[in-house]
Amino acid sequence: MAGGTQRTARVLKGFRDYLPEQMILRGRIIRRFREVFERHGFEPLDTPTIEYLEVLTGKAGENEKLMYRFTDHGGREVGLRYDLTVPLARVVAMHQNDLAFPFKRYHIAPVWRADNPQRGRFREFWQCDADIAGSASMLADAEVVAVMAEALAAVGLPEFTIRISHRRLLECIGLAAGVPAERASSLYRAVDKLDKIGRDGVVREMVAYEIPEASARRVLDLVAATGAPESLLAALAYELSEVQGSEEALSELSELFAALPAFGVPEDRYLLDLALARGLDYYTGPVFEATVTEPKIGSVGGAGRYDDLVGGFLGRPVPATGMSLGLERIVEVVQEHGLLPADRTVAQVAVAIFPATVAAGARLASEMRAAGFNVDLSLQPNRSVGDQLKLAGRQGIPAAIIVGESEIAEGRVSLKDLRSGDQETVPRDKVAAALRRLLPG
RNA sequence: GUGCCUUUAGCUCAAUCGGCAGAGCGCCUGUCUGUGGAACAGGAGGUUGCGGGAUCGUGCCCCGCAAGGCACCCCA
Repeated sequence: MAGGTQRTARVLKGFRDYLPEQMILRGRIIRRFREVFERHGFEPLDTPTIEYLEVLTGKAGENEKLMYRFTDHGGREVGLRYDLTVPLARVVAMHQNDLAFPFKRYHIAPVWRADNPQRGRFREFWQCDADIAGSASMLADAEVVAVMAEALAAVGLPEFTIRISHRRLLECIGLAAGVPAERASSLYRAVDKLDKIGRDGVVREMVAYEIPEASARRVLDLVAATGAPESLLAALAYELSEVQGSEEALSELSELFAALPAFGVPEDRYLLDLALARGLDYYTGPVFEATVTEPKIGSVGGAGRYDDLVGGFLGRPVPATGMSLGLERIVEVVQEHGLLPADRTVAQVAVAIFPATVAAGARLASEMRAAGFNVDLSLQPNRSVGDQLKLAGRQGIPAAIIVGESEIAEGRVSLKDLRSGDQETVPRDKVAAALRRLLPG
């Protein structure tokens, strides 16, 4: 240190550095998600990380307390985006004349929440969203579910379930059971914990929110039923026949479930689960959540229809639906099960050189790069070849080329497989072909 | 924002009742000026998370802070 007080190197709670091995894995996952999104015709989008606070607030409900907010240098009240859905609504409202509707976009980017960290939960984390704005059709919701299932399958998740519910249907169930409409959000929150705290726990929680116990039990009877979606919905149609709006919610779900098979979503990947409510206040219709059981990190993705969000900016309603995958949680699952290769380096071949072969080695490295390989040319010709190979092996580089004087003299180089230790000498003009044989993929 | 647990070498951990901070692995050097991983020999590496207090004396006791984890809240 050149004078002065030494600073402490540290990062904020819930924020992390991503070292190369981590970045390589994250990049692989993101690439696969992007491929699925684009295969479905979703267009890329990015937005500022900071927005006017007014843009961000008002629709996240209680979650606003987790929002990073501050006053910028110009005295503006601003916040770090809390999700990618609200910025999308803002974009749709601002750029409606530049977009063709239904507008399908994907957005892979970091968001910030001042939550308490634990496994798979950070203050800065990445969401991978795919949304459709400008379509009220259940076909849009079906495609969102299909994209979600395909994306999770694309990174090899062995077991996941997409639970499907409906916000307004849940509200109707509440009304039928005698839960006042203004208690709806308490109802959502309590019911959502069914699998966690059990029936009695949910009843206790609802009673605590001034919902009559009899109503609470009635809600649970209707919500906890399991079985084929068609028969469950039919049963509910009977129970809710008096409740205004239930017919529409029920028919939306029927349409959705009817469409899913045609969209190629495997039957064992989704189920109707009316106990699913989801916390975000802006959902207005079908809601989805993807969960895994190992490791125990709960949901890896959430989704739903939010028909009023764009209207909050535009004054006229624009229906929209979409889904969001949590990159960090999916990374946890991928690592836990070893679903994708965990390479420590992007380099495919190391070039070891001697003081007398620096130029020849550099030239060969250039040629190999032009041939499409990721090449790590040694910068230490004075170190022994042993050291150079050792370093390459430790970095996890699978192959090495040794450019020595004797080989060069006869127009050859040595090619070594650093994993097996096998080595051969190959003519200079055959190196690329030999490398291609050696390297995986 | 709340409660509980944890924090000792790069990593995993040990250290009796409060009494000289250690091991394994890893790392570096050498055996070895052109072939890594092995073996052998040697070596470096510590403000015991940070700050304060009590004590003749603390890694160990007390207080505060920070970070990580678990649970709550909420959520990806």
